[in-house]
Formats: sequence, structure tokens, C-alpha cells
Amino acid sequence: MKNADVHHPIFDEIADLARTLGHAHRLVLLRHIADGELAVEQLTQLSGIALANTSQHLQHLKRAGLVQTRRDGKRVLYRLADGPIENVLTALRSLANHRREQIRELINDTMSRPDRLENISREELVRRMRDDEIVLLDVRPQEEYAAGHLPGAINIPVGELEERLAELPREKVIVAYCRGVQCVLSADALAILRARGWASRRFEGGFPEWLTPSLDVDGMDYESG
Amino acid sequence: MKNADVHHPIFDEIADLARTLGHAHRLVLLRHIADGELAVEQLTQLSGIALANTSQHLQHLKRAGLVQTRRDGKRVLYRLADGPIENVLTALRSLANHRREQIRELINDTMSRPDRLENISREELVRRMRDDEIVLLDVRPQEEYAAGHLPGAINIPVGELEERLAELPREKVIVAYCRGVQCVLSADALAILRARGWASRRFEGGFPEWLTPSLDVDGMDYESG
DNA sequence: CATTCATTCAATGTATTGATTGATTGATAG
DNA sequence: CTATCAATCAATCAATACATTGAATGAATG
Repeated sequence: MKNADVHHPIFDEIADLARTLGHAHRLVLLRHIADGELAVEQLTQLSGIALANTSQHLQHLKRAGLVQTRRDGKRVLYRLADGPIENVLTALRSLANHRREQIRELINDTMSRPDRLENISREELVRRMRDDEIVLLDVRPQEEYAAGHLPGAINIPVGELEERLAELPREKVIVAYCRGVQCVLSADALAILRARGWASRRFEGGFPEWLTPSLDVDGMDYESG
Repeated sequence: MKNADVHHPIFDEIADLARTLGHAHRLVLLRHIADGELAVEQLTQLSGIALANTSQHLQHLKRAGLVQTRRDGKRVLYRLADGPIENVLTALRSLANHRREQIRELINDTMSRPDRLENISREELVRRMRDDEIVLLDVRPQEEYAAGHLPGAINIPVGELEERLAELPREKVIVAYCRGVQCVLSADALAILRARGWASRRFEGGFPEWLTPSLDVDGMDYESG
């Protein structure tokens, strides 16, 4: 027996639908439209999306059968199509909230035991990097990063951190590091990150500790083999 | 008052989630995983998706928090994460079904009055093209199409129609045309399209009628202005 | 500790998607 | 008929997403 039923075109149709919902602008537009019929320009004002762009997203929604239109003089009014559209939006929203809460718990775990757990050991670092639970953040100046850094680390100097927070994934724990124990860059970074709600920790030893594996590790050979 | 609350990051998070569901492969994988823990290779066999590709999609799902993993010997087992995931899938599926039914009604409308409505008038054609309800299909050979065709028409010669059906949108009525009343190409096309479940009609006059506006039109001037 | 198996990573090419700009269409008012 | 306003189209560019390939990792087995 082949697995023919699995390639059923319904999966493509559902995927198309989901992709249509896969853009914040379209979700915003849908939400407004759900409150009642609106013209394109009203929607641009409510949403702050540029006119032509709004029009394109609206037509995407129309193609997908999620909204319908009618003309009223010069204006084109958009309304929600019938069908269980709001169910889908509600379900998505509640799933997103569920995830948010889980992340919040993670943050609280970390923050309720502030200093004991602020530092992360090398073993935990390696393990959780492998399991993709954390993101390594190198907060040293760009030149130092270029000269060498921990594998997988992304580089955002502390000075630029505030404005580049968008580059960090919301659902992971951020582990910041800098030049080592005596360096305060990563501590500053933690302050910023925690103020903005990220779960964050510190790899205290920084780049130097990474280069000297024998300090607190038992039998792993990195460069000696 | 600004519309700041509208740019709430929750919209981005929901959009990310929706995009994750926006690919047929991931939906297929999710469906299988929902039946119980499965290893990557089992999933490749059930789904027919290439190994590395399966792995990538699975990791996409994991990043999005929809599945979780554990190791069992050499294998990595994927299971559904908790949270209202199945609600979302159910809601999406029922919305997709709703749309399917609407399309089916449309088809039945067309097919139950076969000959009366098989032909589409020029006015109806123009109006429904404008409202984006139909897709114009030119089934003549590629050279004739290149020499001139109706605005917006796509060209698929009848001979290639079977294998290129995927290029046609499922949710619109297909209007086929060819060289004119005495030409049977578009009639053949209709047979193929209807057998595959498309709502389809025929612009009987074909390309020639389009070029001679005065035949059955009242006051529109096309090339006489 | 070399081999094998399951999975993941990394790199590449290609296709899609989205934002932006300026031109165009459709409907109304003067 | 022309001017004006609302909306859409068309074209372009940058960014992203996917599939595919071959290499690399991690765990078990002999």
C-alpha cells in the first residue's frame, strides 16, 4: 500500500491558507476587518501600512477567500468572508499565548534564582547549545569578535544592543559573554535583556575560558588530539 | 492617540506560527507525529519526503515549539508538544473544507445547467475578469498565443493541459477559448477540466470575437477612439 | 577504537515573497 | 469632458524560504 492518501491536495490547500495568515500585516488587517466593513484607505490609517502595500495584502486575503469586497462609490469596502475564519484566528492566538506563558515560566525560573544561576557552566553551555535551547551572544566590539569567538555566537556590541534586540529569538535563553570575569560588558547586556523580558544568563569566563579547556573540564580534548 | 497597540509583537508571533504551518510537508509530518512518537527515518518513509529535507522541516517545527524531541539510542524521536496545537489544525482544516464546499457548489451551479451556461458572453467575461473571479485560458498553440491573445490570458495548449493542471488556481472558474466557434480545442479543454473537478466555461467566439467588438456589444469603443 | 547507522549541518542554486515606486484604472463631481 | 480621489497594477529590488547535495556529528556495535 502506497502512502498516496498522504499527498492529498487538501494539505496544500491548508498550507496555502496558513501562509496567508503568516504575515503580521495581514493579521492586523483581518482583525480590523473583523470589526466591520472598511475601505482600503481607512485600513491604511488604522494599520499604518503603506497604501499600495495594504491593497496587495488585502488582495492576497481575497484570493485566499478570507475577505470579500463590494464597491461603494469610489471606495472598495472589505468585509470578512463567511466560514469559520475567526475560529482559526482564535485557535492560533491561544496557541501563541500558550507558548508565551511557557516562555514566561522559563524566564521566571531564571530570574527567581538570580545570582546562583546567572552564570552558566561550560558543560551546561555546550549541552544546551547542542539542544538548541540557547543563543550565544558575543557583546564585545566587532573587531574582537572577528578575531575569534565561540562557535555559533552572534555578535552585537553592548552599545548597539538596545536597537538590535529584534535580532534575538524570543523563545530562547540568551547567554551573553565578553572578555572574561573582570569584564562588565556581559553584565550590562544582561541588565538590558532582562529589562526587556528575555531569559538571559552569562558565560562568565568569556572568550578566554573557552580557549583554555583544562581549567574546569575533566577529560575532553579540544586541541590536544 | 497612535495606533501603537496594533503593532503588538503578538501579531508577529502568530504570523510565525502560521507560516510554520504554511507548508504541506510540515502539515503531513505533524499529522503523523500526532499519532504518536516517531523517528526521523520512519517519518521519511511515511511521508515520502527526502531525509535531509524531513529533518529540516522537523527542526522548523521544533523551533516553532510545535514538536519536541528525545533521543532513543541512535534515533531521535519526535512527538507533539503540548498546547492547543490540534485545535489549530482542526480549525484550519475545517476552514479549508468550508472553502472546498463553496467551490463545489460553484461547480455544480455550472455543471447542472451544462449547455445554457457553458458559453460565457463577452460582457460577463469582462465583468468577472475585472472582479478577479475567473481565469482566462488560451488553449491554442504557443505561436498563435504569441501573435496575440486576450488580456490576462494564460497559455496552455490542449495537448499539455493534463500535465500542467497545477498551474491553474483551484478556486476560480476557468474560461477557455481558442480560435472561434468552429474550433474544438476549447471544448476538449472543458472536458479535461471538468473531469478534474474545475469549474469551467467557454468563450465561444475565441480570439476572433475579441478582435471584433461591434458584433454583440452596445457602446464600448475599443480601437475606434 | 574503527565501523556503521541515524540524524544533522553547511553550502548552493532557485523560487517565492514582500516593500516600494510610479503609472493606470474606475468612479464621481464640477 | 476634465479634474480628482480611491484603489489597483506593473516593475523592480531585497529578503526569505525550499530542495538538494555532500560532509560532519553522535551513539551504538563489534
